[in-house]
Amino acid sequence: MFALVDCNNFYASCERAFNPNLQGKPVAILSNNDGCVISRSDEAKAIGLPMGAPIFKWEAFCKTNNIHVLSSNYPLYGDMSSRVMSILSQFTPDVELYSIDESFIEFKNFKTDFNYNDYGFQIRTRVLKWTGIPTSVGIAPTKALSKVANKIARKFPNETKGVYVIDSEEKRIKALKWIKIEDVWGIGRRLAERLKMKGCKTAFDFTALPDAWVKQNFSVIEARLKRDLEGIPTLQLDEHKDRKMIATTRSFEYTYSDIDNIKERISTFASSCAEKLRKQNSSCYVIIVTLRSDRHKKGAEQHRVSTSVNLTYPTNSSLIISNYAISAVMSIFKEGIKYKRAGVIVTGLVPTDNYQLNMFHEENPKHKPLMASIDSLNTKYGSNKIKLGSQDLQRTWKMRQERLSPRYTTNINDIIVVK
DNA sequence: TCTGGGGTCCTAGGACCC
DNA sequence: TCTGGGGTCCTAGGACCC
Repeated sequence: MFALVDCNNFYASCERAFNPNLQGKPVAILSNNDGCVISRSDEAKAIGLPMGAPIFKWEAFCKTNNIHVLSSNYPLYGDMSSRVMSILSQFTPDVELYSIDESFIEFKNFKTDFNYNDYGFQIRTRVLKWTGIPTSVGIAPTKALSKVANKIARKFPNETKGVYVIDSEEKRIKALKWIKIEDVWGIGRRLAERLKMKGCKTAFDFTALPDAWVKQNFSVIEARLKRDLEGIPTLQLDEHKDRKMIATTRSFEYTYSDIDNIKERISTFASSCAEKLRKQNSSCYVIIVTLRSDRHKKGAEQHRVSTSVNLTYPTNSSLIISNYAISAVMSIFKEGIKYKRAGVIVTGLVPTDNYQLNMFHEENPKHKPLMASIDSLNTKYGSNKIKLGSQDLQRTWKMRQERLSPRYTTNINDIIVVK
């Protein structure tokens, strides 16, 4: 059996865990730069604040409805996420961290008459008690079905108390007939549209389609999904997750038309990618740099480019990645464009301690100990204490974060005091 | 003024090999 | 009329997820 444990309204719930004033009240969390709404409490949803709403258009609405609007506080959410995940691993060793707020867990070799419903409640109760985060738990014989079960648990809190188990053929059929095709995990807008034209309205209709037809008209992904929904375990638990690609991309607070500011941003994004690489003990063979004008600015000349650099040896050195990224961005930069967004992506990742050596090229051996020193200094004294010369040393670039909550769990000065 | 950021997987088609 | 058969690798683009 598999379970999907999903944190309800995760970012909003994290804020509530440390600020009880927000309990029972409508709460909304904004994206980077205080751009648009990316998480809402149930109350905010009920009032009608939509997902993705640009806040500058909804400011008045939030004010009239007393919605508490907060900037996103990723250090807090990341930390809370790992707390939740470590609790889950107490229930079974087989945990797949699926996203910041969701995990699949597998119950291998559990007795056939095991009481999963009861176990689900234990999970839910412990997570809530130890972190303050409410969760929904869906349990079923396959991953795709556990997703469906999870939706049921979430949708009917009074009946399910947050836990739903699909453990019989009757329940499976009933669940599949209940869930709309567009709400099925793996069926997005495009596929839902095509399926509806075929008269497919629910997951049950989807499973009734012939295998061959599905494979031919869609792809193996949908064919696998279909089997999983039929109750035949096809999608496997994926516990080990080294990233295959790492990205740092940001919108700027203003637009920039000069290469100097953009070079600085690229250098910083490149260093951030390099840091993330070192954290997962990977090195990259490919660096991609992207640049983009403000897509919302009608009338302004638009420019959207990217270019990639292939390296002859893999690296995770900030110096090397930054240098290549800077010359790459200089080659695509166009004079006269107002740029609003840039990014660095590293891919072609290999384990740092195990890759094909090259007879003619290798990284300067001094970089490895240098990076290790930089990382340990930044860990000890706060990130960004040590930067590259090509980064901005005076002014620290800031996102707009006007409604940021304290770093309750990751900054010693922000720990709450109980009086 | 103001509209996020980070991922995965698959397919088709081109270019190449013998 | 009629022109083999079997591969690999790479890239761009599309679809999906949170």
